[in-house]
Amino acid sequence: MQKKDANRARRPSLRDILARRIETGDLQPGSQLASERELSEECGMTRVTVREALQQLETEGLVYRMNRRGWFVAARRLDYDPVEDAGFMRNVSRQGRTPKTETLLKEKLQASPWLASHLGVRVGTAVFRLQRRRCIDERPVLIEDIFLIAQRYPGLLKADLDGSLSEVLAQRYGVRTHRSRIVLTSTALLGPQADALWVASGTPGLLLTRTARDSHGQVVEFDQEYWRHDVLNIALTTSISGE
Amino acid sequence: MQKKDANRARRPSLRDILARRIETGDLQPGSQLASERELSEECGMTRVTVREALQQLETEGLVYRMNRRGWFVAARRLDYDPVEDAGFMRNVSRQGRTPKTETLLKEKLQASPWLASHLGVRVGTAVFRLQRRRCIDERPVLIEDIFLIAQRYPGLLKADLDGSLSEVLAQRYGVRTHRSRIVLTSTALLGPQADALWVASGTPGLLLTRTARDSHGQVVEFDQEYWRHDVLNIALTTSISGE
DNA sequence: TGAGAAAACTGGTCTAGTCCAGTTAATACG
DNA sequence: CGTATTAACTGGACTAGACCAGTTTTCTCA
Repeated sequence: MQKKDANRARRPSLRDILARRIETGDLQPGSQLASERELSEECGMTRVTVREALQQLETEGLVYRMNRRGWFVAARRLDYDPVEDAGFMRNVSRQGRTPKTETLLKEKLQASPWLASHLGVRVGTAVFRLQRRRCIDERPVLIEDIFLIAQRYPGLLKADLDGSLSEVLAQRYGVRTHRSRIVLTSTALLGPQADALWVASGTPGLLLTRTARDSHGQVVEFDQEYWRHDVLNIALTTSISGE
Repeated sequence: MQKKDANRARRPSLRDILARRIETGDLQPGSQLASERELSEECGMTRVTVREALQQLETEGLVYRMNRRGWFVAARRLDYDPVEDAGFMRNVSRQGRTPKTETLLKEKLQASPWLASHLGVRVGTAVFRLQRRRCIDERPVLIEDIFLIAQRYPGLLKADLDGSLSEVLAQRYGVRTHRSRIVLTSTALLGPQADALWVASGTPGLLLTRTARDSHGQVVEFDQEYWRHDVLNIALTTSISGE
């Protein structure tokens, strides 16, 4: 460990070393980094110091962790336009990536006060809940938690729910989204959502909440999407007409 | 430190204790938490453990740090609609908060290849750069880095630039935004932006990049907004017409 | 009473471990 | 050869410091 010299030259931090290796392509997207213990030895630093560097790179979105499995170089971010909302499978595919969907849960429950207020129904109303995990290139990146008013969609839980839900709603029930309210929050992934994404509780995430309404103003669905934060850019085109 | 009992009951984590106190209003938004050393003593934990709990709360957006000044309870998140784009001052005020703007920098420079490509001009073209810090309730929350083609706005740097830039552009130069491309990225605040926000490099942030064009498709301005990530929800209303 | 210096305070960064808990790979056995 | 068990590996979480660097408060002195 060299002392600071008169020119304030410093040994590059581990953050900088790894960032450089990612930038130059020495470390490829999706590849696993050496383990914390290996980096610790190679760099002559303690594991705590290595972890701090990795966690900073995680916050920056350059690397991601998988709980007890290792650290990985993040891939190029996907563009996601919540206004256009092309659907996960299509959006991922057309950006040259491989999407996959698994339905984790489908159940019928009774609306809590919180859920009732989001769906515009009475507390206790029957509600379907779907939970899906979305993967890009085999990496779990998104948990969707979808709530639908059961009365509107009889037999829904028997349908194939791995594909496009909006298509099922349109074709089986003639229900189409006309207007949506979307709220995006930068937060941490916790509890069941973190577990379902194979990450430690507290990993950085993005929560996207959507309330979709039909042309009569009735709620079509209420969704919460829990994204790993390094995976995407939210990309919008806005147009101001006459205002 | 009690052992786990047969029912897996656990002493609540510091994260949970602090989150509960925030939730119940025991810790008020904007108030400073006890120092790391105090919490360490009170809870009988090391500072490393306290820091981890605080950093998780930071990722969740419940608390925020100021470099070498302490940890604070985050206020309720602001709703920010990048489509509507009401302007910082107005948007903050109408949500019952106190905005402030400081111009940090105004200069004329020559477009680098990167900047040239974002402004749709040749490398080396004269460009104005403005940098402003925005505060909510005296807390620095946003650094705006704004680039404008100098030739379009003669004398701009002499104008009052603490107020609404779009108004200055409209009234002095007859330039109005017609369409914008917006890209939002969850990342870390680094270097000069972190410093200008009084936070340590690596603090969680949101980068919002905007390319605004007039009705002829010419670039009106190119901005980068560096936000503290706990401050806002991005809130949008979308409308699907006929598609 | 105001300015400058010193002290106390705050977070930032690092060392050196230990133990826990889930995952993956290797080994043993039927 | 497949299944179950064991070992190795991985990150997660914690202890106990030390030292650095910027901020704020207190003290001193003119």
